[in-house]
Amino acid sequence: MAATTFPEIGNAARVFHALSDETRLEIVRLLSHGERCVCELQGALDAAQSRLSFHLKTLKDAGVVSDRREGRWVYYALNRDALDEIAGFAVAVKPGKHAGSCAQACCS
Amino acid sequence: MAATTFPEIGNAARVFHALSDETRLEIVRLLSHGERCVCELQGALDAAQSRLSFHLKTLKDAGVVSDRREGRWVYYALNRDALDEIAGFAVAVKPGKHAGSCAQACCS
DNA sequence: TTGACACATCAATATTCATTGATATATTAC
DNA sequence: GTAATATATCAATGAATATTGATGTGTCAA
Repeated sequence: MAATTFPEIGNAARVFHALSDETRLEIVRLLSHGERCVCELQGALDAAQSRLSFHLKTLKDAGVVSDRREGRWVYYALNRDALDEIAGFAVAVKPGKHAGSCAQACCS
Repeated sequence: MAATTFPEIGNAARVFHALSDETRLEIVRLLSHGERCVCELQGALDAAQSRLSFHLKTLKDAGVVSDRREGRWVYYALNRDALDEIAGFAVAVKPGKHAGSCAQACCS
């Protein structure tokens, strides 16, 4: 069964996984106000530096954020595409979207 | 650490976690066409019954699906509220939403 | 060039999660 | 009643993940 109409499931799973942790959601929330460097996030979240770095890497690998070095600092920002993918998923899956057109008998 | 303005972060994390697995996303995709009983999903996904049951429980605990018994069968269906929460999150977090109003100096 | 700062990475540990196979429960048919 | 079907739950195992503390790397300033 091909998943043609769907945003690639593997990628969606990766994005959702990145958002499945409270620390990372807090990071996303902070970044929704604009880009931030790691030390700012560190102050706001009261989290150990290596811990934060780990979560930022997770978010970055999933494409949820991007980073940009400026001198000594690295600034992280939300990636609009990933957020669009999430919203698109929610819409594609909304019940009623296909309603009527594809009822299926149960297996016995 | 107060997360006042956001859709409760803990709940969002739970929903995202439920969607962070490919098997569960396939289930969601199938349910987007309408409610299905477990055995139907089993056939479509070629997954062991206990495995499917585990994933369905995960989805249900997160509020992504609801179930309904009918005789011998249990039918699962998508829960619109959870999908709305996801879409709402994507919107609330969209960069530019707060732009300008809340720049912050870096930590040093 | 030395030292301080911002950040990433690594190694070790603990925790959480997914999968499997076995068993339990409920419903229906005979 | 017994047997068969649909589903849930449990126990054991292995894999993936998060956290911590230590160390490495690049950048800047004195």
